[in-house]
Amino acid sequence: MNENASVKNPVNLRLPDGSVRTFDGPVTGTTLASVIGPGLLKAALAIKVGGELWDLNREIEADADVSIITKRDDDGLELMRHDAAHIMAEAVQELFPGTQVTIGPVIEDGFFYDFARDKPFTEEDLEVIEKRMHEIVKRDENIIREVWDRDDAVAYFKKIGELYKAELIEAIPAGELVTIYRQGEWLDLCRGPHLPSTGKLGDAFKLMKVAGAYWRGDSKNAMLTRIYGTCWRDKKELKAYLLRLEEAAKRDHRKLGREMDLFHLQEEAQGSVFWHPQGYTIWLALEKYIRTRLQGAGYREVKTPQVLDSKFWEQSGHWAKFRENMFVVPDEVPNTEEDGPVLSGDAKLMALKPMNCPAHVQIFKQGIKSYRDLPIRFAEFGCCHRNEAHGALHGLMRVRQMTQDDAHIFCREDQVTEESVAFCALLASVYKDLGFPEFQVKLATRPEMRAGSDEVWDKAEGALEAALKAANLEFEYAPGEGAFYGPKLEFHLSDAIGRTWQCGTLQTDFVLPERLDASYIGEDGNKHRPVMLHRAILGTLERFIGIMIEHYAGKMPLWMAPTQVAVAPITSEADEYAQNVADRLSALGMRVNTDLRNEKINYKVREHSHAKVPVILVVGMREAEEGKVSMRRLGSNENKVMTLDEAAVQLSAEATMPTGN
RNA sequence: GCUGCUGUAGCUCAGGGGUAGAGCACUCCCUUGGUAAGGGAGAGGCCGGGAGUUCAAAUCUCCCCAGCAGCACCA
Repeated sequence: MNENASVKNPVNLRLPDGSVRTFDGPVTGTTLASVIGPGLLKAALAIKVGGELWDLNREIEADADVSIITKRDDDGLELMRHDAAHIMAEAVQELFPGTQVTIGPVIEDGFFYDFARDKPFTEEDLEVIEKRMHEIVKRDENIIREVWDRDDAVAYFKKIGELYKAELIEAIPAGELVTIYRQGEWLDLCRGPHLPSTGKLGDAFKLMKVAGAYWRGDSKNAMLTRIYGTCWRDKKELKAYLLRLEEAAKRDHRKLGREMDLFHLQEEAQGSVFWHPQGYTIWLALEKYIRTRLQGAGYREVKTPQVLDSKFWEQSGHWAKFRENMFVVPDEVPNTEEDGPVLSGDAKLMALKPMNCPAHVQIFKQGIKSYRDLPIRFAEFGCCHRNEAHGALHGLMRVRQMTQDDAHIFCREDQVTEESVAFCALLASVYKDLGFPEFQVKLATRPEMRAGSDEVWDKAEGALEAALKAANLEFEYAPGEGAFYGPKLEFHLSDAIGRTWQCGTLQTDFVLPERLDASYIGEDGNKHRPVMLHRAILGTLERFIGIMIEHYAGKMPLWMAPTQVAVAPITSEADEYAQNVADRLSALGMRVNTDLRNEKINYKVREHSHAKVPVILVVGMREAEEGKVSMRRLGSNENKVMTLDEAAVQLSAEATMPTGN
């Protein structure tokens, strides 16, 4: 051995407070923590070395800026969640030998782990697994990092029957080293880092649910069984989280839709909404609003056929790619005889439109368009049908019959950026009006299966990115997630429990105008292809209303509320006056409901509050004699007595639809 | 479509091999009451659908359907 190897260089570690600790050789985070104090040693989970998270027991050999990570740090909590996943895997393999492990990442609020097992886990198994996890925490097994040769690791995991793990390691380039973490008898391939021992996890975790998930996210692969868990710093945080989930469930639009009598769904028309008067009132208010905004932005509204010949969809490319999700209609008079099949099977096929673009192109193609006419913006509240997979349906969020606030902008190539910027601004303004100043933006780029040349895609993606930058919107890329005819911007909003849903979209398309042969006459007298921008702000009225119901927890802004005001007399002697109050407000265009039932005022207030009516006007003989009303706002228990005139002015002003200012 | 779970009155749910239960809602009566449940009476269900086991099925078994959670998909 080289003599010099034993000569140690001093290591200087600088702490966040600027102080420096010097050691006469390589040192671990554990040692550092113990030098600083026993309290910190106990709390320490990992160490950050030059911005990188390391295991506490890994030796630091060179000078570095360091900080000890405890569960107070977000990094610490993330480590705990990661370890919770490992500990769950250890528990599962102890309890259910023969189960293979795959991957187990940290997610928002928790973690999951995907297992391969002949018999999927059930909810009942969760209790047992969770109990075993607590035992593993109690055992306080040391978690040890080991560096293995990649090929050795593959061989090892194959030998013990962990074929998925072996496959994962095989994806790592040959000759590279891999890290293995060992806790007790159990070990797993992992990049790390990890807690120093299982005991550091604590007890603030809970297994939440089991679900299926495809290996590597591909439905052609085997289905694994995934167990989701949540993990927090302490019991108090865990409890708060569970409470938060409970509260969020109360805002579920499906529940509120029933409670507020807005809409319903039923088996005979799965995925298609029955809008009730109250719900359709919200719809009409929203539609009116968006129509006004579109008119102000130079759009012209059109209406196109519901059923179109399949040759259209063949031309557009949708038939090839989406036929299995289209409702096909044979163009045939059904057999009315008692016997024989109803349909012959050889009729010409038509289809309910799954989107509006080809129809809008047909309108564009009528007559000859000049470059001077562009841009042309056709808007349609287009009712579309898509035969979505059963498992995809979800209340108003994912339906089979949907109405898009769709529009197509036909423009010259040099107008694409300007139009895109204008669209982004319009969308941001609409979202703000509707109560969503914040939203997520994604730029979805070319998918594997696509139409059009790479050159065209370069142009299309470039235009969208330029628009985002010009509109000063932050965004992230969604590689490979574009439509088959072009890249798209996706504007996402979240529901009550944090699931995100795409609402608005902007798609540049150089392909469909070509396929459907749309052209305009340019300045040079020659035919040119217009660029088509597909765009929707709300996406579908169904989904957007669903999101709004959850966002507002049913307490819609006054201008959208199905019933804006309930007038409730205290005694039947005030009925006539109550009716006068209601008539006065109705004349101002407000949606008013009088409650003349033989019930106590407490009862009426309670009921209208539950129905989320924004304003209750209580009138008794006192008010009737003085021409006043007692106004009670939803969510407040204050009552303001004012004259009917004051109330009328105040409420009708407040019920005015926003206009983007 | 895939995996798991669920399906009993309008709603929320209990029950569980022997003729179906509660609360709220609904109808009627009493009550005219001042800001989140006044009192009484009544009506309401082939226990998601179909097949099977059994003397007997809402209950057990199988097959469908739908819903829920997640995955896959999302023009």
